[in-house]
Amino acid sequence: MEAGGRESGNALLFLTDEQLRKGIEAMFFAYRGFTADPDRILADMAYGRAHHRALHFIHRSPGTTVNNLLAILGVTKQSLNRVLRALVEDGLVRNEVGKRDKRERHLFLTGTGEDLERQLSDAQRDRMRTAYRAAGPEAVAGFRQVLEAMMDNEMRKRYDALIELKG
Amino acid sequence: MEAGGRESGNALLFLTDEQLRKGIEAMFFAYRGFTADPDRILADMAYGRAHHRALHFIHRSPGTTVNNLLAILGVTKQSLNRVLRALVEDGLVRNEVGKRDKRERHLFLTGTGEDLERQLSDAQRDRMRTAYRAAGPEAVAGFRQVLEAMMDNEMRKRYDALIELKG
DNA sequence: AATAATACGTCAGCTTTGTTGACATTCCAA
DNA sequence: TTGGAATGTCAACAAAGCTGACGTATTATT
Repeated sequence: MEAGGRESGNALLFLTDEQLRKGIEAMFFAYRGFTADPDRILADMAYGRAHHRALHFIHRSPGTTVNNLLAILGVTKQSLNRVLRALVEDGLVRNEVGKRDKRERHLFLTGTGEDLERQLSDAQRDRMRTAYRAAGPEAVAGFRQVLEAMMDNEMRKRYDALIELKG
Repeated sequence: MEAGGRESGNALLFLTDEQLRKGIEAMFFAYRGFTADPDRILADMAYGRAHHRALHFIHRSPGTTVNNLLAILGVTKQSLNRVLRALVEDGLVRNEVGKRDKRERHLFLTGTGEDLERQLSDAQRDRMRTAYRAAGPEAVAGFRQVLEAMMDNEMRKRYDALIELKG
C-alpha cells in the first residue's frame, strides 16, 4: 500500500467517499466550463468539438500523421476522416504526402486554420488563465498532479509523448 | 490588472501559454480517464454516459424534480426525458407525484437503480481515490480550487447548491 | 371565475460524433 | 513478389444532444 497504519485518523480524510464525490462533481462541472467558450464560437460555424480537437493537435504537432492523430484522439479513422475531410475542403488543413513513406499524410494548418485555432484556444486559454491566476501556482501544481494521476496508462503515454515534443 | 509589475520575472511562469496548453491537454486526457471505467461497464448494457449522469444525481439528491435535474445537467427536457423513460421502464428509477405541487415528479432510485449506480460510482471513485492518494492531500486541494475556478458562474451556483445539501 | 404560467410528457425531425464492416489503393519491407 | 501497414471511402447505424409544436394537469394571478 503506502504509509498507512498510524496516520489512520485525520490524515486520510481527503479520501472519504464524500470528498471523492465532490471531486467527481467538480470534474463534471469544470469540464463543461472548459469546453463552453470554444463551443460557443463553434456553434455559429459548421464545426463542433471534434474539429476543435483536430485543429488543436495539428497546430501543436504540425506534420503529424493521420495515424498519430487517431491514437491521440482515440477515435476511429472513419470518424476522424469525416472531420479532416471537412477541414481540408474548407481550406483549414493541408495534406502532405510523406516523403519517406508516401502512404502517410502529414497534416498542417493553413493560415485560415491557424486563425481559427488561435481564436478557439485563446478563448480556452483565457478561462484557464483566469482560473490559474485565481488559484495560484501551488494549486495549479496540485491540479496537474491529480489530472496526470487520473489518466489511463495509455493516455498518459500519449500525453507524455506530447509533452516531450515542446515540453 | 492585479499584483503585476515588480514580480514580472519567474513568479508568473505558471501562466505562460505553454503551461496553459499543458493544462488544457491534461484536462482533455484526464477527462477521458475519468469517464473510462463507467463507460466500459455501460458499454455492455443499453445505457450510456447520459444514463450514468442521471443515476448519479438522483442518487445524490433523492426526490429531486425533473426540472432540477434539467438545470443541473444542462440539457433539454426532451433529451433528459428519453433517458429517464428508459430508466423508469427498466425499473431503475421511480417517479412520485409531488405532494405540495402535483405537477412535479420527484425522482428516486429503486433497489436495482441503486445497485447500478453503486457499481458505476465505485469504479469512478476507485480511479479518483488512486489518483488522490498518489497526489496527496495538498495537491487535491489545489485540484479542487482550480476546477472550481474553471466553472461557469452558472455551473458554480449549481455545484455550490449541491454541496450545501450534504457537503 | 377566467386566464396565464408552470411542470411535465411526447411526437417528429435534425445534427454531431461516435461506432462496425467492407473494400480499394498505395507502398514498405521481408 | 507478396504480405501487411497506412490511408481513404462507402454504407448503415447508434447515442445523445437540439428545435419546434402540441397536450394535459396543476397552480398562480388577475
